[in-house]
Amino acid sequence: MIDSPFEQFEISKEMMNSSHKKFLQKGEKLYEKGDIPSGIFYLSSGVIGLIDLSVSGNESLLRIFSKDNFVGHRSFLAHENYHATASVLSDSEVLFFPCDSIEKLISLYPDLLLFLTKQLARDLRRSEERLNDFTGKKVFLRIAQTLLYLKSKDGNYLWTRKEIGGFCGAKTETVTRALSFLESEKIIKKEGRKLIIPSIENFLDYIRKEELLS
Amino acid sequence: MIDSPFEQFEISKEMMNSSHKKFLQKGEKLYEKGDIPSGIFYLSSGVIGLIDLSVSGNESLLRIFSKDNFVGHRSFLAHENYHATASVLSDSEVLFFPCDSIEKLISLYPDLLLFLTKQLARDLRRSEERLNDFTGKKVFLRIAQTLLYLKSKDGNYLWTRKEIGGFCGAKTETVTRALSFLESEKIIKKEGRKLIIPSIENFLDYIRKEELLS
DNA sequence: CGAATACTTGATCCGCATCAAGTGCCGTGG
DNA sequence: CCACGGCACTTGATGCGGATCAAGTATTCG
Repeated sequence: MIDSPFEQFEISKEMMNSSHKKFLQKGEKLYEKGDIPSGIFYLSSGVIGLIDLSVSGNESLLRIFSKDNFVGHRSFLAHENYHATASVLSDSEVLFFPCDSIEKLISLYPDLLLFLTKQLARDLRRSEERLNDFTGKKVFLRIAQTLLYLKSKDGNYLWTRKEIGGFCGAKTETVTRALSFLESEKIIKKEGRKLIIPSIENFLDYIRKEELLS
Repeated sequence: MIDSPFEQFEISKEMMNSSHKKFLQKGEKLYEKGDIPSGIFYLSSGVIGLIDLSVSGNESLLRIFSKDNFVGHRSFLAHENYHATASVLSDSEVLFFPCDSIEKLISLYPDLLLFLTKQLARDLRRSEERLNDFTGKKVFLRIAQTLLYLKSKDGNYLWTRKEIGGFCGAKTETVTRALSFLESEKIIKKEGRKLIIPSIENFLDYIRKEELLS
């Protein structure tokens, strides 16, 4: 038991009824750091980034949400205010579940809480793996891995150098250099602003090889 | 609702009955990276560190567990193998709850799952805040903050330079330098191997001041 | 078309790691 | 009891990875 059958949680018709739909445009904020949660969101389409600024004005991309991800559940379940800002990266369609309906849904569908808990548990692992990478891996490797990860979250979205860097702790110039290098090694291709990975296998082989000699 | 009344989960007599006690000595491992969870642990006394090594042999201290913390719940709830090693930092007394009893307990006491979820949610915030600090804050500031945090987890344990550094991405030499500097500024005192913060207020003021001019 | 934003490339700088050579400090066994 | 081996810590000298600065070009959008 304690095994939610879903990797992606199915939003049933009944659940839909206790939510309402919102459309958000690139650049808008779903919520801002410090705000008090009034419910949780479910992203039907689009890309949303969880962003925080450091004292020195550095912009970190903490987490990425794409199609069929819940958003804002961490703060809700922690009973905390938002610790970062959810910024819309590409036009999005979002379902909003106010606190009382999400509470009702959780008691109605026990698997929902298990699902959200599992998400948190996995996000915690990913975050801690990144923490480990920040001190143990060079930027170039982190950038390559990040590119792969972001592509897996949304393969069509045009990830910018700034976003890639924000996710793995690199400046845009550094990302540019890394990507140009990867292109010169024939590991990726650039078509206009689109980044293409011709062969994931080659890409992974390259990363593994680089990891050994670091 | 969805507000667990406990900050620390009370292990009742009945719960105790479905666990068994283990004693572990400094240096032993509660579990190792890659192992399959067979239950979760509850730390009655002692200090345990969640540790991971990078490819380059770098040792990161991902999370710290002290008295009355659950340990190993993340992997259990994520249905994943352990992503890092739980290493005993000081002699510990641990309660072990095998999978089947923890599952029984969760269905018996619904607040238990809510409590664990809340822990995960808060640990995720802390991890993401650290991620942000790694790129946005200088080592000296990270070291000072880490000292404060580790002291809050266990004020008596003699935290080593290596542990402080492992938590915030610094080498032991750098930690030594930072601590010596803080001592010269009268923000901390050293008595043998023990680090003393004479006034938390002064310490916080100092950190805030430093943050502004970074 | 012009303005704003994304990207590129080279030159320089500096924070922290790395290397090196110590000094305590503690536990263990003869 | 002291000798010793080992680990934690200290301090200085040096090096390098990636940030920063600067000066562009390309691309998108109103």
